[in-house]
Amino acid sequence: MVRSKDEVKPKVPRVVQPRKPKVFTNLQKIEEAMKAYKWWDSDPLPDGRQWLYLEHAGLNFVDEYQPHNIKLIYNGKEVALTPDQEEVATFFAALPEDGPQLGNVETRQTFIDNFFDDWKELLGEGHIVQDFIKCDFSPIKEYLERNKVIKKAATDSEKALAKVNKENMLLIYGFAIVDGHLEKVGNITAEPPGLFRGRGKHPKTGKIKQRIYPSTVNINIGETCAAPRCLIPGYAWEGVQCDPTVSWLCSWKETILNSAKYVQLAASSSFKGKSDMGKYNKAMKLKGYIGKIRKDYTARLNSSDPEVCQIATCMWVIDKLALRVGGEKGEDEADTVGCCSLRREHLTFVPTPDGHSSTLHEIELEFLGKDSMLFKQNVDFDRYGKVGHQVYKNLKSFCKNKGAKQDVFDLVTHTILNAHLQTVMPGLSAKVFRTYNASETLQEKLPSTDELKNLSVQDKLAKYNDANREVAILCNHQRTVSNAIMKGIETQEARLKTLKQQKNELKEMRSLLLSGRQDKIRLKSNSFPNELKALDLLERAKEAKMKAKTHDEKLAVTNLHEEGAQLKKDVAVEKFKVGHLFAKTPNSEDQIDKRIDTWTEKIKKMEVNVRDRQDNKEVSLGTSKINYMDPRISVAWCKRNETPIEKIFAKTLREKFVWALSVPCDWRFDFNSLQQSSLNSSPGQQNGTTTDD
DNA sequence: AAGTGTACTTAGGACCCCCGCC
DNA sequence: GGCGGGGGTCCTAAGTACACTT
Repeated sequence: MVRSKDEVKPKVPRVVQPRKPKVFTNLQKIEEAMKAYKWWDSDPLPDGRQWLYLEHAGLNFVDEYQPHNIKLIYNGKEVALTPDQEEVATFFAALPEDGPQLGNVETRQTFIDNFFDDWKELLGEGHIVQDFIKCDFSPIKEYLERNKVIKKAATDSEKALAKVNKENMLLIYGFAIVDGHLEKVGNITAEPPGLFRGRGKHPKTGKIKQRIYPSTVNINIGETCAAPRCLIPGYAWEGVQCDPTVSWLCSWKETILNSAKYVQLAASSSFKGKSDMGKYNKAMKLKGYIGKIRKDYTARLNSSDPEVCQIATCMWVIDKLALRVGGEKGEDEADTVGCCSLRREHLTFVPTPDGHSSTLHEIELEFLGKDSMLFKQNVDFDRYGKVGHQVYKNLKSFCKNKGAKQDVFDLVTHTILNAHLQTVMPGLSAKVFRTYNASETLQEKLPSTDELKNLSVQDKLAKYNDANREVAILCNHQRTVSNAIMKGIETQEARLKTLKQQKNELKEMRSLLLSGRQDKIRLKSNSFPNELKALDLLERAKEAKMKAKTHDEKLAVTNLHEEGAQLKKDVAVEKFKVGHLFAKTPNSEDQIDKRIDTWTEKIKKMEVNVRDRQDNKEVSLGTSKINYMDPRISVAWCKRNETPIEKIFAKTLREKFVWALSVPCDWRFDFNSLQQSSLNSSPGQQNGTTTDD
């Protein structure tokens, strides 16, 4: 079939193959079918009822522990452990030395003490193991490490099998029937045993979290439904009940704080959707009241009744600084605070440079909030005018003659505050202020259609993220900078430095050329001896992966691949270092200038990149997007500005916010929209929360 | 205390960019 | 010049701890 060069290839019309119909998995079929249900267009349930009919499959339990029989070394000698003891030892061995539990000097000892106390109890009296210091977990660590490496080398078919198993599990447990509709279940597996990873200085961090058995599980199900079968041999449910006023499917006892955990429907379900919609409508309602509320609490800031004055000041703090209410906490919880539980020690009155504090109205607020996240902010009360000065004065007087550990708002608890808020607006509680302020901030900070006129989608998204970031900062949503991110930024900075040096060298090259000493110009050598070696290693790893069946073979595959990948990285670094050099001596100034321009561009781009990453590394945008900003603001903004909503809400968020996706492009977060929506629909549809007055 | 909403960390997947190959 | 693979980075989704409200 050799065709001569000059033979013209005839234009044959392309054969259009009939497209094969897309084959859905059972899981996909169910998910497609579920889209038909638009709960926000359906009739509301009787008051206080979450459901009339509820049927589900209970929950999935993690498999029993499979012992590996790797010995612990104690005081230099091997120690045999029972499966139960070995399991807990393995939990500990799995913790990274530099992780948030063991890598933090503030919490390391508590974690170890709690773990060791619980473990010793399991080991029993008179056991050889008595001293944590003499325990050597390294054989178990090595075993776990080895397993990880083997898992990395899993073949495609092994991965596919795991996926199928997971999907089958979802088909069994993943869906409930609620009032004639399929609904997705949020968490289908009982939490596996492990070591409790309490955040911050949690007094119970490191304690053993026991395995859950059906005997501590309660089932909530419709009156006419059969209870799900308990599939663990020898066990029965603790109880089966029918309580249609609650939304949970199963509950079990958690062994650390002895509280309850629940199986609930997923975020995309009608239960969660209804309450989410109700939450945002309530925040819109607050927007209608906020003028009056602010006027009222401002007037009360001067009250001679100390309780009234404290409540008013609390309201200002919650409204303007977006603090949480701050409930009381128990002895066996981490010491974290919110507004009502702020102590004298969390406030520092910043003195003026000359030592007179009367002219400066600044307070440094520093405390650990929810999840032990640091809140540290200098509040400049001058910014808030006369009201600010009054709040400053109040705070100063509340702190007067108080010890470090005493409450600033000693006359206000979260219960008192919320009771007061109820009287101000029906259904109002402290957390509504955060929702309202977050949503309002987003709406205010999103640029108008005029401002976005000539921008690309990418630039519009950047503007959206800027507004999102302001909300996240307002709510103090943080993330800890992981070692990986830290390292990433450092390498970027190093690369930036290299680029700058290279630009300097290019300039030197030009002067060498101009002064006729071009023979002095350093040239690029194209020999990277390791390059071929790296490619060879990777090629061999690829071949071996196909054949690898035993653990040892898989181990070897991963090692080979990693060796090759590392070598390849090293070569890339070497290449980057000489990226600016010429292969042949340049003979014109122009040639060098061109390259200098390229490098200037590269440097500029990377500087922006590094700065962005530095600025964002500690801010978490997700929490406000998921929980605080009314999704309808984002949807309407996207529609007005021809930005695909997919770029802002990923799949699960679009599912969670289905009820919001159909708002018109001129929708606004304000009191009027609320009245509109209750005019267009029957009362009670907003989950009762906005129509209960 | 019970029940539900909010918050973080982390594993893994999607996406993007670069490079080599055709 | 287009395409595909690989690697790095960013983002998503899952998991579960923590807080608020009633």
